[in-house]
Amino acid sequence: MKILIVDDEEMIRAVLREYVEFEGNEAYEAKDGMEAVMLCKENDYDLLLMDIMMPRLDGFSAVKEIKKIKDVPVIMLSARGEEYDKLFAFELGVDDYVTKPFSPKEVMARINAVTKRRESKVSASGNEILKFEGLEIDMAGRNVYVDGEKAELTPKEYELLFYFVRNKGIALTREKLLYDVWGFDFYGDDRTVDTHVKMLRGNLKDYRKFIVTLRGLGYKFEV
Amino acid sequence: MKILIVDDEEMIRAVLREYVEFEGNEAYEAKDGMEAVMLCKENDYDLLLMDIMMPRLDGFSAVKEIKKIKDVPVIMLSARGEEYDKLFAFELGVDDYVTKPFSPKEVMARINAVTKRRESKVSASGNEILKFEGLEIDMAGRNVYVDGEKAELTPKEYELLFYFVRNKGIALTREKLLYDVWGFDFYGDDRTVDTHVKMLRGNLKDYRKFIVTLRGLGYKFEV
DNA sequence: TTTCTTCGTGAAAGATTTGTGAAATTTCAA
DNA sequence: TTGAAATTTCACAAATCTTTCACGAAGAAA
Repeated sequence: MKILIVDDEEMIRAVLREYVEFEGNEAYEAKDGMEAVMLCKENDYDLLLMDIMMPRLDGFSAVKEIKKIKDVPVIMLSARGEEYDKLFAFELGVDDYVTKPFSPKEVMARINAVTKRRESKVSASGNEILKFEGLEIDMAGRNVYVDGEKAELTPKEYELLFYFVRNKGIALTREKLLYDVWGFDFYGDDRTVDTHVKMLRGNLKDYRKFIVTLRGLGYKFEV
Repeated sequence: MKILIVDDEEMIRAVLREYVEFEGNEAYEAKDGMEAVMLCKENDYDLLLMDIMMPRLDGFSAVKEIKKIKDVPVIMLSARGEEYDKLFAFELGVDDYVTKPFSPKEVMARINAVTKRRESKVSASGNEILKFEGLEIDMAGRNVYVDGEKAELTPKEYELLFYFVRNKGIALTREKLLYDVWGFDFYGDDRTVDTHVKMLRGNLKDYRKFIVTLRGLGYKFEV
């Protein structure tokens, strides 16, 4: 991940760079908004860490300029008490704020949150596409792609997968799956779930790994 | 919440103690950085209110020492006009600043903000994580981490651990454990519990200490 | 100290649970 | 009605977990 740090104080940049690089990202620096805009014209960054008060061109104006050319996630850095127009920022597409003085952990948490959120893609028809490595899921369009190739799932397999994804990271018992995916009026065997999981896994190829068996309990979807 | 107040002026400590206790927290005091470091080695606090200028060992150096051993939230207290290196503080992981003279409201607001921020840790998938030192438990996702590493538990071990945690601090007889974790229809040996506790302890590594044997009674989970 | 009880632990038998292929059944549209 | 596709059930092997048991250690009581 390429991250551009924009702040007029050299020490702040240095510290941020340290944390950014510690997490395995590439850090780039700009001294003010003007420099940031120019760098963004030339290069693609995955995230901007942008101070608000800076000489030459302030953070908001810089973001406004940059957003005209590219859509890039932004986290604003603001000094405590510094007044800013939240609504304006929202319209600009600012993803988050961090107030100085900030703790390293906090900044890194925000960065991770923003970049994760941005991993989402949009389909040709405008539906949101959830992406988990090479597994792309377009719930509204009822499409699933495995390494770019469309996976042909049966109705139950779609529903099961979508339910898993909606409940990502949560342990699901067979009973809960049957109740929520099959319906309250299903009176069949528990193990029906297993068979569908088996078939779904088969269709997900390498990404079968996301459906984790929880012995004695059921399954969960976990990235 | 246990809060350690570190300041060389007795009056300041007294005032802070009053605020802290008013909100239902436990207040502890240290006269200088040296004392704070020693106290932190012995005890666990949920928050430090740390003055910067103090005899023997200043606030920053104290925080630096303490952070080597434990990760604890810190709010620095600085006299107005007192110069300090914000960046150094940032790297130390200081959570916030309060400038003297402070208003009660302000201090309490900061304390609440910091503790709230620290309180609820969430997993990558957004589940709440309970943390007991280096033992992290994500019940919804059925994940347990020991010093950051995932512990692979068997079904009964998960259930037993989760039951212990839900009944933290409560003495549990083998009978109660069998009834609630194994089920009312279990008619086996009492000592089955012992074997599972043994295996669970083995998986919890250093944190086996949380599962305390109550001779003649049973077990309890205690931090 | 000696005796008695309780607890920790390793090992092994016994019991469950899951993955899977295949057969049986149901659904749905032509 | 027919037939293909989808769903469900079933059975078996493999993997994994649970329970019991026996012995020694640690504590409590005499």
